[in-house]
Amino acid sequence: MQPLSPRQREVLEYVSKTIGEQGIVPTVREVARALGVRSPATVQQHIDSLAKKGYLRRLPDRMRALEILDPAYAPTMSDDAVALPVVGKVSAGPGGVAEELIEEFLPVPRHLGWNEGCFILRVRGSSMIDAGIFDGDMAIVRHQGTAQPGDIIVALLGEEATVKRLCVEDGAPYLKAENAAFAPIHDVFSITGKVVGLLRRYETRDLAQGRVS
Amino acid sequence: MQPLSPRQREVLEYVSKTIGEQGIVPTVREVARALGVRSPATVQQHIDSLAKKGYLRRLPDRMRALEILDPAYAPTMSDDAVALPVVGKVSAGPGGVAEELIEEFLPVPRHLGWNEGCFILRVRGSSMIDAGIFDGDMAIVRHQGTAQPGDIIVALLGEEATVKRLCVEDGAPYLKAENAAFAPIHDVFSITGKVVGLLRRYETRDLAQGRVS
DNA sequence: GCGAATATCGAACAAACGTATGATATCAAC
DNA sequence: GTTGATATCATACGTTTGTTCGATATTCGC
Repeated sequence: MQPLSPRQREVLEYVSKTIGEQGIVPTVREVARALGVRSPATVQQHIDSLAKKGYLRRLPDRMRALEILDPAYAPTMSDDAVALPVVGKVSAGPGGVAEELIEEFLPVPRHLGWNEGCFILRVRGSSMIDAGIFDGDMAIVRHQGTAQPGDIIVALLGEEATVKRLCVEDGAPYLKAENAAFAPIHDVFSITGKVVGLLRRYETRDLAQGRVS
Repeated sequence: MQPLSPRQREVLEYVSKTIGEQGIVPTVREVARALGVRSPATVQQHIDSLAKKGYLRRLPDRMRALEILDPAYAPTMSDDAVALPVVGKVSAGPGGVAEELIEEFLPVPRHLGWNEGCFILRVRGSSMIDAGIFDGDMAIVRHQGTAQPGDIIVALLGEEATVKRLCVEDGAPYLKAENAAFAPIHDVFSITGKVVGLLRRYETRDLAQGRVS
């Protein structure tokens, strides 16, 4: 995806925000007013650029007819939902989660405390089964560098990210698995985020046989 | 909420569908064309009725400016999300879940198999902790009257709904809790639905003290 | 220094659109 | 049998809105 100029991003974000808050696509004049611009042609040109770069689509001969194509900017209906990126791996980069690793976006209820600062991590392994987190579950993680003892966190051990419970012994933090078969980890780690939610999907076999009513 | 005439419901559903699919509010003429009506005034009058009954709101002097107020008809952004009702209790009514018991609507990803035929049930008790379902979790339930042995289901025992695993012994179905402290239930029951997903929220205390980096 | 991309302006046109008017027909309730 | 809600029509007005045109200024790489 081609990069956006700051002004183009402002336009795209305003369009997305308006759709999310009001459910209505803004007109070029509304965008112009919001950005402190006096000519509709200015916004028109920005929208042209955004369309050429593939961020949105224009449905011709119709008013308020813009469709945002980039899922990263796709608005959520009302204030109820946020689209959170599902990452397969968490990178050690300083700015947080690398965008290239994003597999898809999933909408989740925002007012459960799950907002733009969160991402979804697919949990691998059974080290947390006693905490009710199974292999394949999707953890909703708030991105933060610190946490409190007792929190379930995403910790970065070298290159690898794991979900564990944060504990403290004699002032020294360590990671505890919620599974008797796993030993506590006293290695050096850094905190990527805190687990604030969980999404689980039960397999949907659709066999008609052996049904019980 | 005042009842809708069939035609009024058609208008409301078309508006909702268009917003969900295209992200754009339809014009009165578009609605008219879709319903096979030749005058914009006809649709205009239906929208007036819908607004008077409180199902939607009109933002004056703006085009394509309708806002759907009734959450039952509120569209979901794109095909990604469905708003599922959260029910506190499951009633024994024949038609399914009674609407008066709906507490709120939560958006969930549709392409995980969670669609309009599902609802969300707040799980009470710890009878399923070994299956990773804790007290306070929200089970996503597909409404269906039958299930397969091994499925986790919502069963109706008299007036009360419980989440248990469906088992069969010598051709006779019974309910099994996933917790050693609970005994199997051999009473008569009916199946309300199958648990196809889980939503959990971890408490979000925001104490600055005792933080570990 | 010179295109190319970015960013802006004011003015103007045609199409799309919300809204109003006035009229007709059906159906249920009182 | 009249009243009210529902459902429809055709036409028309005024405004909102997308879009185009011509023009200017800035920044950046070459």
